[in-house]
Amino acid sequence: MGVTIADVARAAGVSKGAVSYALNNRPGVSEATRSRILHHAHELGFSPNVQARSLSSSRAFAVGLVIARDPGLLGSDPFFPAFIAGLETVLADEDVTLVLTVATRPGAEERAYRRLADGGRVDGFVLSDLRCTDNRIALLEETGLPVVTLNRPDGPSSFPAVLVDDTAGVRDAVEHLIALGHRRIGHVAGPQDLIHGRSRLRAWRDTMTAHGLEADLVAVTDFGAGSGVAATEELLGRGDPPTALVYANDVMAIAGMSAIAAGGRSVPGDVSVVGYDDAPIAGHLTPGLTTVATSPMRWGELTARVLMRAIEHGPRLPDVTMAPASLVVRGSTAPPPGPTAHSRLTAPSSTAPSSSRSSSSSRSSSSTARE
Amino acid sequence: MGVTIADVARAAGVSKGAVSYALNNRPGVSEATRSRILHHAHELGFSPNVQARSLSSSRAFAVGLVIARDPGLLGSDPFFPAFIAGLETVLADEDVTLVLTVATRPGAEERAYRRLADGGRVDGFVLSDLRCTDNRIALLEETGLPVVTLNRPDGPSSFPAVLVDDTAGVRDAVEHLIALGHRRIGHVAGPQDLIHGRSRLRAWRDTMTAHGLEADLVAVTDFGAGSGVAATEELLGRGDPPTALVYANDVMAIAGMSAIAAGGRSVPGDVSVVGYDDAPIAGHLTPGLTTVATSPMRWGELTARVLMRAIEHGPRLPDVTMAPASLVVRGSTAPPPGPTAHSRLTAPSSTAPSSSRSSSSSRSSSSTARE
DNA sequence: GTGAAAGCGCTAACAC
DNA sequence: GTGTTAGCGCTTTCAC
Repeated sequence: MGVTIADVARAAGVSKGAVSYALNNRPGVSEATRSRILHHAHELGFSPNVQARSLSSSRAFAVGLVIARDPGLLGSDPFFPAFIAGLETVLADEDVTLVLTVATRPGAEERAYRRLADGGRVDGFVLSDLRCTDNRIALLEETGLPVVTLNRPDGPSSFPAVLVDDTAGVRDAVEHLIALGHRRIGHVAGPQDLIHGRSRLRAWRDTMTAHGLEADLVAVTDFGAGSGVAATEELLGRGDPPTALVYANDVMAIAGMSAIAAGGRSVPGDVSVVGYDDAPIAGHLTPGLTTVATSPMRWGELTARVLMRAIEHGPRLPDVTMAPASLVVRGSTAPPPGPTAHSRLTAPSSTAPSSSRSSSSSRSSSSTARE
Repeated sequence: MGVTIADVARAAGVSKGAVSYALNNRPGVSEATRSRILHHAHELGFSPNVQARSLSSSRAFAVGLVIARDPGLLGSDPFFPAFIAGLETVLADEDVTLVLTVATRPGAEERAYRRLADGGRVDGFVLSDLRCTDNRIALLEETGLPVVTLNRPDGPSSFPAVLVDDTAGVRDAVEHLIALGHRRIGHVAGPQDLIHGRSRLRAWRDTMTAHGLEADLVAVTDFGAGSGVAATEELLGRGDPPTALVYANDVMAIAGMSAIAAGGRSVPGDVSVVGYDDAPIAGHLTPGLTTVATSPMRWGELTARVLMRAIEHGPRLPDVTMAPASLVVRGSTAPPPGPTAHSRLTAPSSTAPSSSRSSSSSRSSSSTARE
């Protein structure tokens, strides 16, 4: 606060308008005047007042992100911090600010969107955690503001989406297990009102079915550690229990591994485990957690880039597709125990005992594995 | 955007000024006029344009939070999401927005503070992750904006702080272990340039010393899972190894438990483990992780409340103290193995089993468990 | 108690 | 090309 455009204008001996043009690299001033103005601006330590710019240009120079999740679940999800960091790398360069709302109380989410939109506080939104038949789409379309969605909604949406195919990661995971010789592969699914909870379940089921395996070992959870444990116990307690479990996130997988061990079974000796997220801790457990790695930070970057483009050049943009989520094989997956063990011999040679790692790695040679 | 104060004024047959007074519950209009105005405002779906309010009142109706951390570490820290959710409950009521910046690139942090302050984008800051001799204090004092710090900086600061005594939690943890009979208690410390990394180390050392135990088993880390594992292995590999480890956060404790098990030792049979944070997953592992619970959400609430008060009534406010962090005893702590077992009898009586914990759960029958 | 009017700091349309 | 000027929507001082 303090030095205004008028001060700069006076110092440079020009009008306010000229200063505005100069500062925004816009035609309307000669090169000579421009650099003189810039010099004085710098000299005086001028920094534009966003409120004023906003008011006259009716831009907020801010974008909104509303997160509606239980704080406990949020706290164990490695996604958002990295995603936000990714957004930030782009936004900071554009001098755009991120307005974050964490909505916990009922109704707070919708209020948050309205408040930000109606008050003119943001120029656009990032829409994450898409839900099945998500009513926020209509809500946001009503505001007329540009929006970018994380993955494509299942209903109609006029907003561009930044897509990550999580299907591929889950499919690779299941096929990796099949290649190891597993036949009884369970899935600890996320909430089915979230499209990514649903798509991961579908990917698991489709892959199982495609390989002629029965997709009966599934338990639906809320993504929390507690229900991950409960689901693990429930699935392992069934008649013909799984020899491998694919979890919809790492938190449940980690809690699940612990529950499996507590039940007297070993990972991966008796039960193989695959997570989803590649949380920072995943590689530091023993055994390391085989999991599906997404790139939340790059997702954030790309999302911000698309959103900025939508804000500047109109909201109707094509979808952008990111590299698919990829399987990271670590120690928590191995051939199934005992009787089934021989099947590994018949498995395609490419399915080496894992322990690979590398950045992305490990295509699991899917299709071929059959006995 | 759309309906302005002028529209409301016209509808109600009054001047813009009157509408402004009415909307802000301020003297200057009669009750009758006020309610008529409010009625029309509501009718028209009026929602004030923040930019305009900001410009004329030179308030941003926003507060800033700048987080400078490696996204990987951030992603495994349950603190921020809950803390932010807590902030939000208060801010939303006041119609104040949270501007979040995650600074990853070098220099980005300072730039972020300056950008938000100089541009008039925020009315105040929350300062977290305080560092030893934190230069942000001076930086922010320069801006003249109100600030609330999370815990008291080690250097001079004119800002009010919201205090949580993490010392008490660590002390309780150590005394809980001592009461169980442990003598060789190690500490896997956080970064020593963070005041909370340092204060937890100090609390551990002071408690050890106070009980006449040697505080030699310490390893300093970066709070990451990887270095938690390394520190665990290093400490357990020493000549006279620890029978218990107190970790500066839960992520390291969880990774540490896994490393201990991988090394052929059992938790808590051979080594007891205590974490810090009470991450959502902590209670769902087997054994459950004994840990120190803070209340990040309430911390956020209180911080927001103090900050709002500072913004509205001047920045020089007294510190506010929260309930101290408290120990949550679960299954990961037990008496030390074999030969040392008798030692508990000689332990000072003052070190009661401390299975405190209020609301929830799981006093692990500590004191009684003996063979 | 009420209304008129002067800005807040900037942008952008318009004359020069 | 350059400078002047009228707002953006609201708050707030000042007459009435």
